Parts: sequence; structure tokens; C-alpha cells
Amino acid sequence: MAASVKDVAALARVSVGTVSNVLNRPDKVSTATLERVQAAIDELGFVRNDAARQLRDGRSRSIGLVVLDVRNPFFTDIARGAESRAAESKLSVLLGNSDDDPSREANYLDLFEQQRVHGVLISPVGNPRDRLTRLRDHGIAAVLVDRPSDGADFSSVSVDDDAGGYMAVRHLLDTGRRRIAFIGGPATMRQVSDRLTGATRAIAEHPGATLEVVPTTALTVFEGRAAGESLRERVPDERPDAVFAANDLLAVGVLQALVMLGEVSVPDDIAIIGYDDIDFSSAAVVPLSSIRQPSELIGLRAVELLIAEVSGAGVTEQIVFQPELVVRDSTRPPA
Amino acid sequence: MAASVKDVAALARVSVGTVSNVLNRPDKVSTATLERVQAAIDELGFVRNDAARQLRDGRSRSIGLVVLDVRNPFFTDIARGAESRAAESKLSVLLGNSDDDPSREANYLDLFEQQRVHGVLISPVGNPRDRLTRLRDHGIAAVLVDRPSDGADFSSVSVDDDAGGYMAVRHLLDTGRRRIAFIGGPATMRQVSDRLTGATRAIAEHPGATLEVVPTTALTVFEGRAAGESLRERVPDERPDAVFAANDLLAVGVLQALVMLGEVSVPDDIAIIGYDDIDFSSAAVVPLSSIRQPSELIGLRAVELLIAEVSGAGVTEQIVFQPELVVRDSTRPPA
DNA sequence: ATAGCAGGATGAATCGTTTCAAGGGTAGGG
DNA sequence: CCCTACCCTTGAAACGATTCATCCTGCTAT
Repeated sequence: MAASVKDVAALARVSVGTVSNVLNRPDKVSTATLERVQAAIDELGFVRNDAARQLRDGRSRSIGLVVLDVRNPFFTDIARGAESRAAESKLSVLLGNSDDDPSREANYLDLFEQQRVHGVLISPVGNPRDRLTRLRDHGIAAVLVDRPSDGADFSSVSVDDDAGGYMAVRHLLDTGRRRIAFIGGPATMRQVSDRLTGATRAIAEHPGATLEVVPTTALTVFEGRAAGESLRERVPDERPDAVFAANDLLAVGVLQALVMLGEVSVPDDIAIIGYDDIDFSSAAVVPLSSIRQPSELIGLRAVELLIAEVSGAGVTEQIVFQPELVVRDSTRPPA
Repeated sequence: MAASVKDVAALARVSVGTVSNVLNRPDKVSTATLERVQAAIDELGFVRNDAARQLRDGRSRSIGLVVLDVRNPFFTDIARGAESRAAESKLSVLLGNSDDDPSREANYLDLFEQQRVHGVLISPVGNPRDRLTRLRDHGIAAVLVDRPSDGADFSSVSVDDDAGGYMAVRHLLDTGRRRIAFIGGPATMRQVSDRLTGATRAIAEHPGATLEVVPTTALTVFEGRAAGESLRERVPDERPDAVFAANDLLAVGVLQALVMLGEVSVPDDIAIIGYDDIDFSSAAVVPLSSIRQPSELIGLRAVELLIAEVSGAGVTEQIVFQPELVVRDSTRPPA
């Protein structure tokens, strides 16, 4: 159905090798031939077959990216950053959504391996170390995203979540809050546990301050709302005076539960701070304070590390960004 | 580096044909052989090479999806719907982001054609009719998403934007508003112009009501904020008493501009209604009224139409969903 | 006049999988 | 004891692009 190099070669009365040269090394071809072949290509509407090219050189020009949650703008921003950097190197990005499910993650890694992908960027669910090692043995490099590499054996681009957690709670303490609730989970997620560790460290520095953990099963608006409702149902004295949510989606949910039913005032009764500083945070019912991460930059750097590892002789590198506190109304000190 | 069927065949002391049978038609292989081959596969860590398979059967098992804006949750929801339906048929989805730019759109279509993709789902920027016809001539089916097919020559899944626009403005009129501003653009986007047409129709039914158009250059929070600021700068008498924003991102931006500087009250001074009903609408500063579209369902149906067209003899079908009005605080009638 | 050279063009071999016509072996029926 | 049928297995061909050793042609330098 579609034309191949052979058809082009036949029409232009040259060999297939010459057609290939026109495509890949036009300077090696005489002007007359080049024009003739070009004309044939146009006439037949010839389009290269990527599968054949890939088969030939053993590797595709796509990068696989597995994220925890496509609905979280933090990850789509990473994807954008990755995609634009990849495009510069004539690579494209395949986006896979693990939804925090190890089996979905495994499916994507299988798929990417079958595609003989150029490399893999992954924001891992559990500990895919063995799986990634196997990928590497098969010649496919991987870079960890939003998670440092345990043993420095893989490149990684991450943000210091411990520092971020510390920053968030320190800010709450600095603005006079004392009974703080950390909302987030599952605790198995590195992002969650690191942020909690940082939070705990800040609390420890401040005698008299307490930290309560309200677990959730996922980092979604829906789960946040449920957690917020559980706080709202308490008698006022037993409520915390500040909430640190493990990400902005949760924070938005908590806000909905507390404010939209009008009983609890944010920030007067309860201050809220989230994490990620997604676009919507500033537009929330009460504009949300948050911890900002350089999301597009993370994607960009991840692709660069990947390219470096693929071309250079397997050098690995760890990049750790520092997060940044963004203060808005939701943590305004009580009057 | 990676093992091939040949290696497996050699280790299992069978022919490559048998290995292929084990992979694709295990029932045609005797138990003893099957076990031996399986053992060899495991031992070598053999992984099929997708490029070779694709080359063989001329078409990949991926579906290309080109959307206007990955940052708009409406489109990521479509992608989710498409992906889950595709997975059921062992297909995967490649997500491309045109960012409303015809040349980016063209790049993705080129890429997908080179990949000999199973089919293409596209939310088009301009009028890619010729391009899609060419794709079809090359054996690649396409389904239009969020846009009906002009001549019914392609399958499409869309939502009645005219009805949605009518609904939105009708609701504003019903709640007592009269001087309505439509915020949106560029006017070349079908979604925008159809919604405006519906809005105009509603206005026409109501003597005394006026519709002002405030153009934007994109459907983003940022553009919405700019438009909102232009309204805020007017003397109060010249402001509209209601805003219909062409999508929720714009509406959120308008809200930010009007409310977060505290001068204009929503909905008392100005009512706002958006479009898409993205998750964040209910969590906005003032919970946003909106026009809901069944986004995941759109993606799901689009994949089904694509599969039908690929397997059946090129039947095409047009699906048009009706939108739904969702009322929240932002259009509460003034006291 | 001849050897040497360079610029172009050639076409067979290759990548890994699938398919399919053909072959081998066994069992059962005649 | 042979023939048919059936079940497995075989191996070569095909998919389309790229590469590379080889070849051709015309020209220059000696």
C-alpha cells in the first residue's frame, strides 16, 4: 500500500542504496540524481518506515516516560519539559501512566523494552531496581525521576523532599501554628515519607509543637476531601491549627471539605500548605501556600542525563534540586 | 546484546519457526517442546523485538493521539479514556501535544505516519482534512476528537458545542443577567466559535440582553487573567454582569483577576460560567458553574470507532454527545 | 600512455520476527 | 504391510531501510 525505497528507486531509475543516500547523506549524491530521486519521493508520497530503521539500528528514537499520575499537573509539566528537550535531539516521548500501581508500571516497562526504546525515565512506584538493572543489561538506560537513586548506580533527577517538608512545617511554626496535621499517603511513597521526615524534623526543633499524621490511600483531590471531612467532624478543640498536605491535589480537597461547607475558616481556624505549586493552587478557594518544585526543569534535565548516559560510556549523575516556599493566603497568620 | 529468536531456538534445539509458534500459538506445540522453549526464553531473558514484528505486519500496535493542550485536564481525561480502552485491545496510546500550533500538529502526524501507527485520534488545530486523507490513502485511519467531521468522511466523536454555548448563556439569562461577556479565542478554534454561536442564539431569544466578545489568544489561565484584568479596569457601570468563558482555564483566570484583588464580587457583581467542568472548577476561589463534557467517554468511544474502522471495511460514524449544565456558586443569582 | 584517484552509484547482506508450504514421524485402518 | 491422516516441526522467504565493499567513469599527473 505505502511506497518503499524500492519503489522510489525503480521510479527514479537508481539503486536503493542511492535513495538511502539521498535520505541520509544528500551531499554524497550528484545534483541531477538528487533531484530525480526527490521527484520520485514526492510523486509516490513516500514516507520512511520507522520500524525498518529501528530494526536496522537496534534501538528506537523514543524515550519512555512512566509517571505516577497523569492527572497531577506536576507530572504533565515534567512530561512537557522532557518532550521539548527530547525534540531537540530528534527524540520523542512515550508517556505511560502507572497510576501508582506496580503492575501497570511493569506493563509499561515491558512495553518499552519490546520497543527497544532509546531509554526510560521513570518515577517509580516501588523499588524497580532489579527491573531497571535488567533493562540496562539489555542495553536500555534508565533515569530516575523525582526520586534519588538508592545506590547511585542510576542517574536521577530529584528534589529534596526532606528539605521541602521541613520548609513547609517550619513556615507553619513561624507563623504561630502549633498543632499540625500531616495529610498524606500511602506511606510507602518516597515523596510522602521524605516530606513527613522533614516535617518531623522541624517539629522536633520546636518544643510544644505536635505533629499528627492523617493517612490517605492516594494523593488525589478526592482523598483530600475525605481527610478534610474527618477533620471537620471533630469538635473544634481537637482540630489541628494547621495542615501540611503531601501535595496540592490533597490540599485542594482538604480546602473543599473545610471551607466550602462554611464552618471552618482558612487560614483563621486552620492554615493549609500544599506541595508542588501546581497552577491551580493560586486560584483555589483560598489561594494555597505551597512548596514549589522546578517541574519542567526536572523533565529537561532527566532527558539530558539519559542522552549523556546513552552516548557517553554509561556515566551516571545525581541531580537534586532544592524546593522553594511560596506563601499565599492559606497560611496567613491569624489576626 | 539482547537475545533473539535465533538464540532461543539454538538453545532449545528447535527451529525459529517453533519458537515463534510458542510465542503466538502455544496450542500448536507439543508440551515437551513448549517447556524446553520456555526454559530457553527465561534463561536468556528473551524479549520480543517490536520493530521486527511491526515491520512484518506493516502496522504498529500503537494509536497516535494529538491533543490541543496537555495542560488542560479535559484532554488528559480524554487520553485516559482512550488509553484504557486501547489497552483492552492490546494497543497503546502515543500522546502528542500540538499546543494549538499547526506545525507541531504536522510534526506529530509525520511521526505517526513514519511509525505506521495503527490509527490516529486527533483534536485538530486547523483543517487537516487533506493531511488526514493522505494518511488514509496510506492505510492509516483517523478519528476526529472534539470536532465533528465536515463532510462525514471521517469518524468523529464530539460534543455539541453550540448547544453547550446556548445552555451556558441561557442559564445566565435565566438567573437574571443581561449584559454578558463572552471571553475566548482564537476565533478560529471550532470549539470557541461554536460555543459563541450557541451563546449568540440564546441572546437573540432575549430582547434587551447584550453579548460582548472579549477575545483571547489562547485558552489558558494566563489569558483568562489578562481578560479579567481588562474587565476590572473598567468603571463598574461598563462592566458586564456575567461572563461566559470558553473554557474553565480561562474562567479560573478571570476569577483570579476579579476576585483575588478583592474589588469585584463573584457572583454578586459578575457571574461566571466556564466550560469543560474540570476537577478544579469545584475547588476554585468561587466554585465555578460549568458545562460538563463526558471527557473519558469521548476518548473511549474514539478508540472504538477507530478499531471499528480498521477492522471493518472502513465504516465511519459520527458520535455527538450532549453537554450538561453544572450549577455552582459562581452563577448564584444576586440577592 | 598509463597509473592513480576521486566522486558517484551499486546491490547484496543484515537486522528479528512471522508465515507458510513442505517434510517427518506415528498411529490406526484396511 | 501399506496408505492415509494427523500432529509437529522445519527452514526459507518476506517485510523495508541502511551499510559497505565494490565497481565504474572520467580526469589528472607523470
